[in-house]
Amino acid sequence: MARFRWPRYKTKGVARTEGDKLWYLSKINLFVDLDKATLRRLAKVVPMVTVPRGSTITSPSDPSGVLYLLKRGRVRLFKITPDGHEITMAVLGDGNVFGATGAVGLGSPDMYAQAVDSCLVCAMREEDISGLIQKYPKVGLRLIGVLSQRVRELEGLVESLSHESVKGRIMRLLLHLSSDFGVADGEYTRIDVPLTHEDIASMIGSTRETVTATLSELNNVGLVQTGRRKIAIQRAGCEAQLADTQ
DNA sequence: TCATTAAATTTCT
DNA sequence: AGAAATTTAATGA
Repeated sequence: MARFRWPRYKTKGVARTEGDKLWYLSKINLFVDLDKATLRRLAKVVPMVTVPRGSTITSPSDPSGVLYLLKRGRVRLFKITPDGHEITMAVLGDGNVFGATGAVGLGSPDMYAQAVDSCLVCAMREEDISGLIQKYPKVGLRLIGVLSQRVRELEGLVESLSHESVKGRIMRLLLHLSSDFGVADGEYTRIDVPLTHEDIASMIGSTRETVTATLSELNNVGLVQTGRRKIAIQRAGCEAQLADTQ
């Protein structure tokens, strides 16, 4: 898939006007406490681009120290193991942040970030963020909020991976994804992220075939509905199932 | 229970 | 048609 280069896009994909950019910046959760004038100043120095679906936003070869702010879209964070296997660490949605492995930010330098769909992304240098935090402590608190959430998710994942069956891990993953990206649809919640069985396997430490088999098993008992790159989950049912098979 | 291997089949572009 | 995604089946740890 085409490699996306930051921040070389000049003409294509940039926010159309400064006004647009201002509006988008104000919608970034991190910045909701900032006043208009500060936002305007930020808009001048913060590049913002639309990233085409499937392209890589950062890879380990990129210089670290850049914090990316995801305004709109889905981003998948993953690592590649020595034997060439991808491990998906997280799928992020609107308002989340990634990159930067120093004082702020979460994750390690050997991480890849790939746009799952067309994304709108801002990039800020780490030193700019820390400057901003010193001046506006509320920005720091927002950032802590975002990062804390991520830590909680990862803790849950570790726990799940270490003692649950594949079926349990899949249900837990789907519950988690549906609370982030779910769209209510009758008694089911559609997960609004195009995921292959391979993707799911890489998130729960299993294999494509096992995921296929488990999903169709869950499909048969009505706990999920599956289609090509489409999954809907019956949340209540899965929660109940996870609760009593402990 | 689940990874692995192999192969067939379906669905997308 | 060709590629990608999904499914099925057999085997062994």
